[in-house]
Amino acid sequence: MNEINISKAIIRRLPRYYRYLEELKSEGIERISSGELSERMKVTASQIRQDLNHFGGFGQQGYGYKVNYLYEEIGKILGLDRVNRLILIGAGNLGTALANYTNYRNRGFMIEAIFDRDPSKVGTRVHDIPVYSIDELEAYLSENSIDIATITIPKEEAVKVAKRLTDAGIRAIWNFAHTDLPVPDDVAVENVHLSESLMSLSYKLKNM
Amino acid sequence: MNEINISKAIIRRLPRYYRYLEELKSEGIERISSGELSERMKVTASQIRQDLNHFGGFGQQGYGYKVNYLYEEIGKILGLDRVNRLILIGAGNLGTALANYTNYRNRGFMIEAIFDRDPSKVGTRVHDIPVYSIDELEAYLSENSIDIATITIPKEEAVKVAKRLTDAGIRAIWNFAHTDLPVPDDVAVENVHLSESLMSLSYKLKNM
DNA sequence: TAGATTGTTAATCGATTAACAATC
DNA sequence: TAGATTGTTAATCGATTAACAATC
Repeated sequence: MNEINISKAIIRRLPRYYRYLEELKSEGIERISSGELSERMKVTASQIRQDLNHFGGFGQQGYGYKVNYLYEEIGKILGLDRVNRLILIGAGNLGTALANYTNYRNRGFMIEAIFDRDPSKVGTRVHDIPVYSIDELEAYLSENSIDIATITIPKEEAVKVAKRLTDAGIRAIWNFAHTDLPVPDDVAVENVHLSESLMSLSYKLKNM
Repeated sequence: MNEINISKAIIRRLPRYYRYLEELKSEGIERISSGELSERMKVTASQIRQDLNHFGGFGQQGYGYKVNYLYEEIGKILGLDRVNRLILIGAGNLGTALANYTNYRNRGFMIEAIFDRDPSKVGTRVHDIPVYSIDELEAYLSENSIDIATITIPKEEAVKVAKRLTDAGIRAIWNFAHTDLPVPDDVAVENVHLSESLMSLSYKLKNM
């Protein structure tokens, strides 16, 4: 039950457990042991039990885990039991693609607004989400309660906007810009560096 | 110089070194010590030296590393010294966004073709890249030398297409579908699970 | 109850950091 | 040469796996 000192490795695995549990649910499976889950996920049963017990005893000896209960509990740990309100900075191709990830809505994520500096985009809607001028950012944030800002603009702009966002009270940034964002310690940043991901793949391919 | 037994952690860091070296280059800095790089990157100097020495001695005692040389060498390690030819499976929003990542071209990546099953898209061009029918996939692959396939279609389709790709000889998959792809051991897969990334961010935000 | 499987401690493994001799 | 910094070995730290007592 003690959530301090949870390693990054465990946090990375939680959403994957969540995904597999969702799959089990959709298959109508109501109960699973760490051993069975281990086979499906290709990780050790030991790791599954160890990981889960950082957050509490969700299973039952001799029985295993109730799929739906465990799914719900991991959802709570991940903060999916409440709506996370998002904004997007950048209405380019990537921003547009993310705006369309409507399935996020099912999982507790809701995209509220998009900001762009291109006057021809301002005032339009992208996948039914309104596009505002980047100049209105601070005003919007002071009037709306936003949890997460997504950045999909070039790196130079990204660093500046990140500063504006954190100054305006944003405490979580989903960063797609090709740079590391210098933010205060109390701000959570999750980087999605696509070109680095592709380079890793290139390395793996070359060394297979 | 010995490239066997390189841990995944190191492979993940290599593109980040590459990115910082590119930045140093663009700033006109010609030489850097592990200590200076360590400060910029917020990792230990020890880790930098340890990581690099898995691939060879790129530095010089008492001097440090030549930025351009190290940049080129890491590029070679990552396989960026040759052109990696890509195809995209799925001409949706995300596929379109990735097609536009033209800067990949600068780094040894070249998107050659897009495949979709929507007849209204087939025959068109997305960011100047031709869109073919998914039915033509095998024929295309037998006639063109492709290194990497990018998957941006729903998970059920993704698993089937991955099978077709690997059967057709593809040895590297950049996977954006919300599932793990069962592929032969000699196939490299790099997953970009966006919803899992977002869930991790939600967790971090909640536990800040 | 007997069997199964968890929760948890202990052992192992691997990755990171520290230290320093080698050397430019 | 003297100073600086690498390359590399050794020490530490943390994460994974194994083992098993607790218990449903």
